[in-house]
Amino acid sequence: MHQRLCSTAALPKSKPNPVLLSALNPSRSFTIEADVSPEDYVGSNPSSKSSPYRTPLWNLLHPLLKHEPPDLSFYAPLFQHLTGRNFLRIGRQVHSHMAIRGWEPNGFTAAKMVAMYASSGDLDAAGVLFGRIQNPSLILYNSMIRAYSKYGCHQKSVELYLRMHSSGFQGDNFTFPFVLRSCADLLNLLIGKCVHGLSLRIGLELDTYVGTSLIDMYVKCGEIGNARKLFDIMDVRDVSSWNALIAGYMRDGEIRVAEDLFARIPCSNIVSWTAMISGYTQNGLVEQALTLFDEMLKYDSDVKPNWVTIMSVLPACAHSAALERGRKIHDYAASIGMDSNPSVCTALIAMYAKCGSLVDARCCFDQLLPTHRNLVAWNTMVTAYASHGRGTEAVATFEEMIEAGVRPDTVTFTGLLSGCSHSGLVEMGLKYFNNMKPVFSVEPRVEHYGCIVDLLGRAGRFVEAKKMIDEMPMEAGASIWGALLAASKMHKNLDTADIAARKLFVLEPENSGNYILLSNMYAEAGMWGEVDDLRAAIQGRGIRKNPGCSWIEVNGKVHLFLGEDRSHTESKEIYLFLEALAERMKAAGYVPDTTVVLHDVSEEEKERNLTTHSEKLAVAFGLLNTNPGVVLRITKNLRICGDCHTAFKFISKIYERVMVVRDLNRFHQFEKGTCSCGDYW
DNA sequence: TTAGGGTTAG
Repeated sequence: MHQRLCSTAALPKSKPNPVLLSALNPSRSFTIEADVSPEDYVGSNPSSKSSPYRTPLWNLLHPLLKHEPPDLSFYAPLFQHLTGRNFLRIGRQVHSHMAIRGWEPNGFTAAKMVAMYASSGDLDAAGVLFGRIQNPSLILYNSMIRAYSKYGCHQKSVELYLRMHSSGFQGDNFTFPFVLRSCADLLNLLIGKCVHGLSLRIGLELDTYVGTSLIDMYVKCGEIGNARKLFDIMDVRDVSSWNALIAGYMRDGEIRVAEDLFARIPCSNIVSWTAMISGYTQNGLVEQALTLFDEMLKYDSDVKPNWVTIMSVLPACAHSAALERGRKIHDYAASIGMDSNPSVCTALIAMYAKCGSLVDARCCFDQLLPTHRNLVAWNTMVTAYASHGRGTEAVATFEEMIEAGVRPDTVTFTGLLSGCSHSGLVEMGLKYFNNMKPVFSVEPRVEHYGCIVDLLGRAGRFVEAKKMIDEMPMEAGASIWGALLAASKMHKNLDTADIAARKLFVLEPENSGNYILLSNMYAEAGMWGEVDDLRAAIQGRGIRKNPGCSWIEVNGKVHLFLGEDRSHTESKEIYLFLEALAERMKAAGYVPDTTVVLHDVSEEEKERNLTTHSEKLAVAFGLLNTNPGVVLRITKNLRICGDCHTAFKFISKIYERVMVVRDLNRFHQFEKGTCSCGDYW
């Protein structure tokens, strides 16, 4: 609320200070208005019910209210009380009040002003004022370094630390944690080690805060060994020290060590649990993440999930496409009032999109207040549409975002361009790509070139795609050649496929998918000699085939199927069902596409091979175990095969079912005999 | 003062 405290228009005017006003651009308003509630400066007196209690801030503002002419000494304690974002507006106005009367802050007042602006995140104002101070104290350096570190200006934080050091200050137990956090973010191991050396020299290496910050710095710079050494010699360890190390082991894939530490931690807190959950999620250990989350809810203690925990567990549902689990976590978040948190909301959008429910994703996006729709939220929504092949909606969302005044970044364009690519919006995609730098000041990166190669390749414009690869300013990596290979497969362009695949065999020799893709193309062309050569190469290099698998969630339980899998308890029913299904589909006009089969075997054998693809087993299980009308959501770890794609279109028509298939690259929604990708994939 | 974090192409 706006509370009018005083109209300075009634006060005698003195000459404004144009330097400060122009440098800092504080509000020129003569009226002090605060965004704070009255309780912030007039509270309730605990000992008296009748008279309002004067808080320290109220007492400090009193001269302004009474129009008493203040002198310079009046301002310093006031600035000291106006720390934090809530008071930024009123702080600026008090600054204005002072400047307009021509008061030059002395060193003490200036220091308080720097601290005020720094604490509220107005780093420009803090920086300008700081620069005007002749000999900043260590405390003032700490305030500035902390502000730069806290608000993400890590380079400036480190630079200021170096300046402080060269002016003769060694730093203290407050300096080091801030600067180390910045070193960690910048992955600047060199400065980080210098800080370590310095802290060691002045006996602060094993200080709880400094030690923990050092552990974190080493962890983030990839030196887990050094982090462990420090942890082991620390006499007094904070729960944060344990948490930093746990996160480090999780980051390095040393899951077992992290689990061991987690089991031994004397007093774990919510951060410890969240570090474990997010560690599991980031390592693809979805079941462990969800199990630990459930265990935490049952755990009878003060450890309760907070917004970071919710945000960390949701990607586990997204990863495994466990829609019902995700919905339950959404319900839980809502029950504790956390679903309105913008970051949680963004994680929910991503979860629903990745679990195949674009409707729910959009619903969460719409529930976000317009002022809470930040860059990441917009990016998530654009990407959601893109991955579902809804290019037109991705473009519309992008335009809405621009309209809302949010500046796009590199991720936005990755989503937007891939959306255009999947929907065949070739000219639109090229237009946005060409506008990236001149209109939006975003430098195209390799992933954007990848999208454009994909876009041109899918459209069959191979000459332009190849030209783009030749002319791009960076070396073409596996993603670029991978896009070209996939497009070559789609258009049966064996010459280009050969070029792309040979590059990939060098760039990622272990990736079995490239060999198989080229091999399939040879098989399709009946070039069995080349197929044999490739098979020999795969065997000779000891490359292991990535087995295709599909899974489906039925009644909250995930059922996984490999190709030719007979391990499921309902296998017998599934195979019988598939046999009957093949006949029904054939009667409806389905012709098995045996060209996708690698082996040089009889047609009958090829057909049988097709019938047992993992996605067909999953869909059969789904049809057998759900009621009519239920949407079947299937996920596959590789790209859906061409024959299954055709078969699913028939199944959607015969059984009047909607089926959403998430494959390695995108979503396919099968409905009434067609697929949302328009067979353009 | 330190620790856990949502969006990224083929």
